[in-house]
Amino acid sequence: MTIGELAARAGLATSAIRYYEKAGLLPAAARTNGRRVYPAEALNQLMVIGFAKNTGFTLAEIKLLLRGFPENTPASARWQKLARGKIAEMQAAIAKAEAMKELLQSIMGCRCRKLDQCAQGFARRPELWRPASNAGAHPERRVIL
Amino acid sequence: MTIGELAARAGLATSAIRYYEKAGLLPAAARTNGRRVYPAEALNQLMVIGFAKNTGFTLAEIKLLLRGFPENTPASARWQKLARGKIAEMQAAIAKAEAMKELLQSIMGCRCRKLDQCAQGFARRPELWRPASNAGAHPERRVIL
DNA sequence: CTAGAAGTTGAAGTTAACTTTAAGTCAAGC
DNA sequence: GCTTGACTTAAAGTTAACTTCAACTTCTAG
Repeated sequence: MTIGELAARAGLATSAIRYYEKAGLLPAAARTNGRRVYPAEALNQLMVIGFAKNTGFTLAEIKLLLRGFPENTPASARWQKLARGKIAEMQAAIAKAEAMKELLQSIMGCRCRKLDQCAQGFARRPELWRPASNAGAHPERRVIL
Repeated sequence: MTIGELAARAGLATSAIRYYEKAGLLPAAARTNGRRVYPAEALNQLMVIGFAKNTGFTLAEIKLLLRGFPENTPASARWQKLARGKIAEMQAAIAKAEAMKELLQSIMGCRCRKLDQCAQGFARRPELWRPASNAGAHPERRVIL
């Protein structure tokens, strides 16, 4: 299979596959005259990667799933070790999103004429406007949706 | 108020305040000998920005909230216009996170020995592993948590 | 045989929201 | 008078997950 065929079957761009290889998620493909040639097995690996991505794993975490255990570690054990924390992350994300939604619904009932007046209302509740504990650096990396 | 005092009161870094000014979220502060001097009003603006950030607005959206309406548009109307869509985004994020959590729980029950076997199971369900519609470019921007 | 499609590599670009750094100005305390 | 701390600007760095570009090489179809 060429990289183009593999990409089409996986629903990815060829550049993504090359990127995964360089990132160590995929084993370096065999080359024929310099071009990558893939065995059918490669699609399986991309399906696992795709599933993990869809369930919120970062590429770094997926690399752990794939190569962060002793060679003979069963797949079930790998998933259990990693999915556990990810489920907790999801619950936290759900709770946070619900809290944000409630705040949004409450601000929808605002009757202020100037935003300055809203601020007056916020003044006594720093938790409403202070950076939510995490803020500080580059954009928060937890991505959903 | 100096930029340092304002930053302390708002719980921000001074660099963030300068960044907001350059981004047009804050009006350019008056200068005395080149240094920024802020009126008390400035803290109110930072509280509004902080609240909006905490409810999931990007800086671009906050700029809309602040300067994307005719000068005399009441705050209440601004919030209603913008919070409506954001609430929908939150609901979508919640639904997505819940779906991901369920997938994670199901994979926790996996009994496969090799990840390759998991892939076999995925094979007939492309929706499990195909990039979730959105995938393609740079990291998805919707940030929660 | 030759054009055009597809592949190769390495480097640079993309986004968001800031931070960090460099190089210099200004102010306050001792 | 001098050190120290706060401030200024512009430019570059950060992160993730790729994409895009440049400059070539190699298949494939006609």
